[in-house]
Amino acid sequence: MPEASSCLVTKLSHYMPLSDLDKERLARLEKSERSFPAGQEIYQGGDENRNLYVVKHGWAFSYTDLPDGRRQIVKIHHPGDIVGFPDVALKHSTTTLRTVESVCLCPFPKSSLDEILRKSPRLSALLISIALRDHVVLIDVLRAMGRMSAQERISYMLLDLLARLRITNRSMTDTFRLPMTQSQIADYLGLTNVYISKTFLRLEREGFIQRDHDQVRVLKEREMIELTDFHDRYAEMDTSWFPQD
Amino acid sequence: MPEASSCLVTKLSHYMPLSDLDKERLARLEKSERSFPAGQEIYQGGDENRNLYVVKHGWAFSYTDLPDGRRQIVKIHHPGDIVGFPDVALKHSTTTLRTVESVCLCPFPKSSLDEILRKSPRLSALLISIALRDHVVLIDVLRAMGRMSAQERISYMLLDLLARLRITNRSMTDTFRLPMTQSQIADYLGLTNVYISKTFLRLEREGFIQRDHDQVRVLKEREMIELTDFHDRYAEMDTSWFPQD
DNA sequence: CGTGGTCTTGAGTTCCGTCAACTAGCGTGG
DNA sequence: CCACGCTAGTTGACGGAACTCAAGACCACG
Repeated sequence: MPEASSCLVTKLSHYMPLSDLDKERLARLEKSERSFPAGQEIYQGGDENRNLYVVKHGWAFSYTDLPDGRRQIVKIHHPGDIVGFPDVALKHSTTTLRTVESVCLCPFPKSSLDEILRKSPRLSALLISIALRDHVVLIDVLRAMGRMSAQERISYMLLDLLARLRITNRSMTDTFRLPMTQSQIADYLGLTNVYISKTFLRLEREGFIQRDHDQVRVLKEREMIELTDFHDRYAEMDTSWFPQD
Repeated sequence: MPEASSCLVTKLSHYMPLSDLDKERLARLEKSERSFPAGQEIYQGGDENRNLYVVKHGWAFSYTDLPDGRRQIVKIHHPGDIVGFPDVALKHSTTTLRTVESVCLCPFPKSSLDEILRKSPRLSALLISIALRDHVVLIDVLRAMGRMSAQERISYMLLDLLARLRITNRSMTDTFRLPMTQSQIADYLGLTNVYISKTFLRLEREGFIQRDHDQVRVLKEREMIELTDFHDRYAEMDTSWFPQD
């Protein structure tokens, strides 16, 4: 019983037209699904690396802790994302996966990926491109962490979320839901919850954003792009080199 | 006129035995070579993304600048590394490549990579694994930048370099050559040259390291591994899923 | 023997962290 | 329905790690 369209198919279709066969292969990844409540850990760093996951709905994130408890969130996962790709080359997971809110995930074994890699060169090229794109995005995050102030980092994060969410929701303009707590945002940006709070208030006071509960509205997108030298890595990719199946 | 063994072949052989055909394919990547003096830019961020490069000898690094000049070095390249992999999914380069010292590079077109991807599944799996491994390493760097003190960051960097250099130089113990300036190290670790200097002196004073010109000796590797919760991502990879050609 | 780049040193500053108290919202249960 | 407890967010005082600026030392090299 295939749904009208999965988030994964929507997201991938944004970059290239998918054949029915491709869609069928992707649907197989979403065959089984499981729901989890908010704040649940799905797997832990060091666990044997069995499954990957497609996010069906809800937000989640991957993080690592230092032994003394300092935490770094390394990736925020949205519906349509594939979770765990960077770890497939390793025997054990390097990060812990945790839900932000109520989440539905589709686990699938590594071997399903193998099958796609062997049988569908064009779809493989797309999946690899997305993994590489995520690598480039991580480089952008690294730049933000290494060289940007708190205000710039938050601005960068909001712009990045906007760009990502626009891929699956074309009608979205300047407002979106940010279900993460300020402590989680702090762990993502390498700051503290207290300083996140103060910087959000400052951004609001200076007219960059508005907030209402978990809704965020970006008012000065242009200025914030300028401020952070932001580049949208999501809108387009180079598919010109993709093989024809 | 193939050399006895290239760095690239040495590095890849560490993870799986290479067939003569594989070695021949890799040798093709190193067919043409060019030398560059220290401090030279090879390509710039935004340039059209034509070639990849194999590093033959010498160190180089990739970086991005903010418009006001703040710099973040995102990857240090050693002999045997392939430079530019994360960018293949994009039309334009996202980073600038610069030599640390006198360097010899082998440029090769994207299309050579295509050929390997199409014709050699096993070698493809290895190259993809290395790209994913580099992604995991970047996550480690992100954690260091987000959550570690200057002392911990430098320790992490030294351990990472040790682990990487040991792959190609099995006889290496605790001493290696670090040709980067302290300003470059600062741009890599998200600090300033002044603070790098002070922190290096402190590490020396506290008996963690010794320095002599550009030679660094790591004296308390065990403690530094503990301090930074360091994981060697280079020593082994999961090759169990690789296809047999 | 000058010259330019790298490293070191010190004084003063700042951004962000720590700690702790307080407020607001929300679900639970008596 | 209100007391309660819990979590998230805000606020303020204070502290400290890392930055800035500037001067000086130490090379390597022409």
